Amino acid sequence: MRYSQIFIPTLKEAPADAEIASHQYMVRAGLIRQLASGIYSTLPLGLRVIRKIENIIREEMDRIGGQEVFLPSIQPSELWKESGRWDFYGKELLRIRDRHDREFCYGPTHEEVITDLVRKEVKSYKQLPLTFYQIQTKFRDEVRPRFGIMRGREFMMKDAYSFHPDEESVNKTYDDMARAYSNIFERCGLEYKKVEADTGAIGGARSHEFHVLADSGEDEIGFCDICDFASNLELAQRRIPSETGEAENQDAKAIEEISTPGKKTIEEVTSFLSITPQEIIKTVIFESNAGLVAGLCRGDREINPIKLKKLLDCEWLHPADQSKQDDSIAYGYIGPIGLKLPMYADAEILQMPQAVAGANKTDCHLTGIYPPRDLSTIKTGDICFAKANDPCPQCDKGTLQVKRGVELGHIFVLGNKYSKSMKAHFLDANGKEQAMIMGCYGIGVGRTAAAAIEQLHDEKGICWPKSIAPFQIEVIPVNIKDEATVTAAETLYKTLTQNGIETLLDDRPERAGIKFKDADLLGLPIQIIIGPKTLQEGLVELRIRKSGGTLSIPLDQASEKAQKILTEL
RNA sequence: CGGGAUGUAGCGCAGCCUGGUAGCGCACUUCGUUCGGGACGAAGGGGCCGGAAGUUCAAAUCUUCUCAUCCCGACCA
Repeated sequence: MRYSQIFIPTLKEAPADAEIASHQYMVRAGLIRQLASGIYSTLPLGLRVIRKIENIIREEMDRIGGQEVFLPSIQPSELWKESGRWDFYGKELLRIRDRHDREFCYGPTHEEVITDLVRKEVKSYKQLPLTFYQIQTKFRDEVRPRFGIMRGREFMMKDAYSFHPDEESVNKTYDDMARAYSNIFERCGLEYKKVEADTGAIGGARSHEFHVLADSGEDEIGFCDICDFASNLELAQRRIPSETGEAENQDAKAIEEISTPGKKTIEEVTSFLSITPQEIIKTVIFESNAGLVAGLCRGDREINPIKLKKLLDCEWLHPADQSKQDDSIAYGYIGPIGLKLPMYADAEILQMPQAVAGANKTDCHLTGIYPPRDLSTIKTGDICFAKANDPCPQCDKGTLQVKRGVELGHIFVLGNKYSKSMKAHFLDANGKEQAMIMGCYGIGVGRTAAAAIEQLHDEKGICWPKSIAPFQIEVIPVNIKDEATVTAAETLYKTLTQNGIETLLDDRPERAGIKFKDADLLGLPIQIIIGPKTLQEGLVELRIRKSGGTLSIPLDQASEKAQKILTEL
């Protein structure tokens, strides 16, 4: 492709509303342009990257027996009412009406549509299992779109759905899918992590996310520095302290009330009493469908509502709104002794040899609490977030590292949630009617491109991995007024193109500096620079974008050499 | 949905406090010189200052409302 024939509007300066590197470079390198909040146009160069990723995904999906389909993005409300999600999904679901005033939505996901398709066509176990996938635009009316294409409202997604007669079958496809995902991200040249994930409201049995580690990521990933344990921090298990026994304290003192006027926060109390947060029991009030409850943990910990909810086994739970609660709760001075609420404690507190806690009385705290003695009746469990340097919950030796990650893929075993509510039934070998078992699997395609930039860039621009680079090689004639330069560049361009190398020839009548800056910004893996000076000696310059390394090679070997280096990249 | 900020030429910004009819850099057009890391000179083109209402002789500037965009948080199959 000639630069003069492809629209690549590069920008010298980053737009003011782009915060993170990938967003800035996607705009600056002319890959995308914004239309509205969270809605972007993809330009020719950007589309080439998207297509590359799509094709890798297609190959890997096809390899595990996935069949590509293309489902409607506009979906009738009836299906969503049937699955129960018309009400449940909330404002994220963009609802629209047609001229007959019939309700539709713009699909944020396609469980309903695919389940409807399969239930109509599949009646027998002999037709199962089935795996369908599609690559298509989704719309989710996010409250707060951000980071450009990273978290858009309209976005390109590969979604796949599988249907099975039994657990064994779904688990096999799930494992295949997990391997396919690893292959995909590997082939995209990304450093990724497969992590345990929350099944969320979907409530399936198994779920993993695929994350690319990047500081701008929105999730926190905890992983062991020794074994292969990796988990989204929102659910990462901890090594439960109670397993290692309760704290012993022969000299346990009696509980004593002390005056702590105005000292409400952990910070204020620790500095006032000259103690550490590890010596404080923090008490947090939550509101749930079972009423108000209190969660207890060590002062340096944060309670994880998801874990607490599981321990309570309740429907919903969230931190109580302090402003609207009654005066019987002394906020800032809450503690487990004498609190008239159901209490749940993190098991770690039983390891505290002595503790300070609120006295449930304004301006007072209690000291000398010995949890194994004073709080033994409280139900305990793992209700806190794991954090960096916690012992690994899987192996004996490792400690937890925490890094931020961008979620590129998510796979679920769905079970029969949709097949049941939407009556996707089949007859098994015994002639018995059963609900199909389902799995669903997603990859954010545009987000993968953004994450690649996030992971592979420098101060000059993008450094594409060759597999998803819009072109592999950029040929740069330094001065197009020099006939020999142009001839050499044209010849090399033709040779490379004929050999199937996607090559961009910068044939613009621009000065060398501009071409170099743009080339670095676009980030094609290899640049071949042709100029009059070196050409006199029959040489051209080959530059590897990522390392910045250059080497002089004879013009007549340039094509061959470049192809060789490309395969080694 | 709560908090914060910003809307002035394609992009980045100044002007606003202290009202007097819009400016800088880059980009763009033409000509000349230059030509291996975002050249130089000269001459140009482009903006109802996000929108509406109000105050005023006069509004980019003051007031009110509204819309949009971004950031932080809550939320997130």
